[in-house]
Amino acid sequence: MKRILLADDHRIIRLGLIQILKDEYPTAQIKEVNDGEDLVKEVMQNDWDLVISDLDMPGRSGLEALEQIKLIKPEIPVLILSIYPESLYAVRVLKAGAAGYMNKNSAPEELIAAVQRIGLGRKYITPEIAEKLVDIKFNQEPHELLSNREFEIFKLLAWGKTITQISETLSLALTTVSTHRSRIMDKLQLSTNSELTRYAISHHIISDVN
Amino acid sequence: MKRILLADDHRIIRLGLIQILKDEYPTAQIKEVNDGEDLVKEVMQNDWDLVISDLDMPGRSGLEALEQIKLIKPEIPVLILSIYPESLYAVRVLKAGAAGYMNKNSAPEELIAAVQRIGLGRKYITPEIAEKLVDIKFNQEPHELLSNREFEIFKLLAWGKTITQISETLSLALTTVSTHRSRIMDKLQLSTNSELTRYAISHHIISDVN
DNA sequence: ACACCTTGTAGTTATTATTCTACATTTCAC
DNA sequence: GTGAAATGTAGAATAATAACTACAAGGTGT
Repeated sequence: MKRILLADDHRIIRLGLIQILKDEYPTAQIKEVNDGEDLVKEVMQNDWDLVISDLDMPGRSGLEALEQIKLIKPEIPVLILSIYPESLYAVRVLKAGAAGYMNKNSAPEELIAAVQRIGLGRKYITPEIAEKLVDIKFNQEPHELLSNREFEIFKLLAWGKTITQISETLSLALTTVSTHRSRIMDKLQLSTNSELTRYAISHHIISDVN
Repeated sequence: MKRILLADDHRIIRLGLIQILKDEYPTAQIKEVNDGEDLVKEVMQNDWDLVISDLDMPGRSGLEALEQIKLIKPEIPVLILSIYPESLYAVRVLKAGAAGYMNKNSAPEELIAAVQRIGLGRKYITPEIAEKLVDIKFNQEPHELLSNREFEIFKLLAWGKTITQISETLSLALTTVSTHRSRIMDKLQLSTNSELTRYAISHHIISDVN
């Protein structure tokens, strides 16, 4: 494991990651980027053995970047880090081609274990995720029926973004965003944005504070 | 600045913080705890010159821990770190006695600057927060400024009712309801119904479940 | 008592969002 | 492997909402 590419918009977290990785792999070449845009660019331009990326980044999100990477260089293993619990994202992320999903409060040893395993071309699945994968078919929550795009828009709506703002953020026609919203409302059996926000808060998808 | 106490449930972030602090203060004594419970315990048992704490921690949150610390040893300066933007939280945190509020994607230099200043017994306020502080009245919650009519409409909006539904329920022109809504948004410094809903839930004005 | 601010109410106009429709692409079930 | 359903996208027409403006009534401070 020689060349590792780190993507996270929080410098403090990047420093922590570098610390952990350098400890284990003193000779590794590590490069940091701070958003999804630069991540994809870097992957296109240079060769990397492993990508470790955050999920929430300004501009292109980690999930989008992951999808891009899988298109360009599907052989590069990508480990996704996030502050969110495994239950919320892991399945989605693994489905999109990530080699692993890890919560940011994992122990450094666990990170190293994941890097190790992923470096061998395998997937790293925590017990929590494994469990989730098992009962996913059974009692799934309505919001798990949302597609990635829908879920993305769902969160922005829950957060209080307007259709117009979302269409700008995602560079879509506002009617497109509106259509997605309709389908979200249908699937979750809701009708107003406020109801959607309550749903998101009560399901711990967003927090009730800023 | 000799004895620094760090509280964050993400080990990776703690490592990053230690890296930054050790760089600037090689001789500092730094201790880490990983939740609010331990933070309060540690503050009670030993003497610290500065506390740096995350907001989101399992069990007792950073905000609760902060309030506890201010009761026990009000002279210890506390710097709050969070992944959330400096908007609504900063004010609450400062009101609770924090010496500063910082976003986790701040540059390390900014963190050091904050530590420096706070170590001198001063407060560290970013320009964004300063602006926020100007237009907020500290002595009462914003929603207490609402008139009865406004509060009535506020609750209906938070609950997810549309302007049209409200105007029918209250037998008012919908422009009237819309005007009330504008004034509510003004007073609470909000802009969308979803934000209003989050406000209402976080202030326990409505519940997040049906 | 007298300006001044807040509140409750709406009309007109401007902005924003929804609906309905459509179509290409992807995914899924069998 | 193929047909059906879901998904991502958006234009045109329509509906809902917000902004701006206005004004009367009720407080409030001095």
